[in-house]
Amino acid sequence: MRASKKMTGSCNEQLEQLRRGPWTLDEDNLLIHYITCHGEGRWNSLAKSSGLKRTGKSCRLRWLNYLKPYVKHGNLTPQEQLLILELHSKWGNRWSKIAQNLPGRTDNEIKNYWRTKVQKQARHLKIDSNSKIFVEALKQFWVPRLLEKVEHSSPSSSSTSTSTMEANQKNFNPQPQGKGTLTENTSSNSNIYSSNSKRIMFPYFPGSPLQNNGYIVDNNNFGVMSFNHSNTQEFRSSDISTFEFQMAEVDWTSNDLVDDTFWNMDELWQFK
DNA sequence: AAATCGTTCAACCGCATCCGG
DNA sequence: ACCGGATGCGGTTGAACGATT
Repeated sequence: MRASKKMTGSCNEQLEQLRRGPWTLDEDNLLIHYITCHGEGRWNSLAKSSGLKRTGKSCRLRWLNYLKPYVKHGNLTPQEQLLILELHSKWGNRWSKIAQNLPGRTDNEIKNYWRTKVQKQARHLKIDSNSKIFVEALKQFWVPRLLEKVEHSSPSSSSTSTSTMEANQKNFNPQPQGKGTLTENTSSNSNIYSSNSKRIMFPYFPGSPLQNNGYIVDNNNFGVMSFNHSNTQEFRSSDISTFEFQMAEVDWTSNDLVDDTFWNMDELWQFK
């Protein structure tokens, strides 16, 4: 393994006893039992005292990313994905900071999501995931689609904008379809949280209609609580309005629509 | 059925920062 | 102020697994 190659002499002997790689059930149980009795922290001494043949770092990582109570496993919800996009726009690759705003999710999981899902799209398009054009693509397609998923999964969605979704399903329109789902943001506070609800902002997209809009989601599980139709605005294409985006073979029944569908943006190239 | 390829994600590494002595 | 150990963070790796050939 990588570490042992670098080790020599007695240090090597000592560390060769250390286990690496995937954790076994017994190791997990041992770690859980030890932390239950003694608490977490002081990872190096914990690693020695517990009898685990692991480094303190390894114990810490296993606990924080997997074993700790309330750590969520499984796919990120559309609400969580939206939050990641928004927070990444503000903070960049500050995975830990982003994770602090997604209860139960770890920095590692969010980082993996970004690399495997978001950057995958960028790679497919052969553009830099940090480039303006990719950010615009996110704005034009990903966010509206996530919003639709949020809306679709909402208990209150049936009476809000079903017609919009049906229109999309029958005849995809390259212009984003988030019509009627946003409430005007009147807050200038950069904190996305309010006392009784979360209003998620989209500073991600300068000049976009999303910039000064937010939507309200449930505090506990990110479920959409309400939409305000009295002050809705249609999405408008902004500075890339001349682009004729087209989705490639969209399967509207797929649960993984947003995750796995690539965008066909060949026509972007003539503007690059 | 076997080989190859692509994707995912748990785990590791190096470096930065924090903190107590 | 300095030092050394502990902890946190972000980038990277590689085993496992599913999809494709």
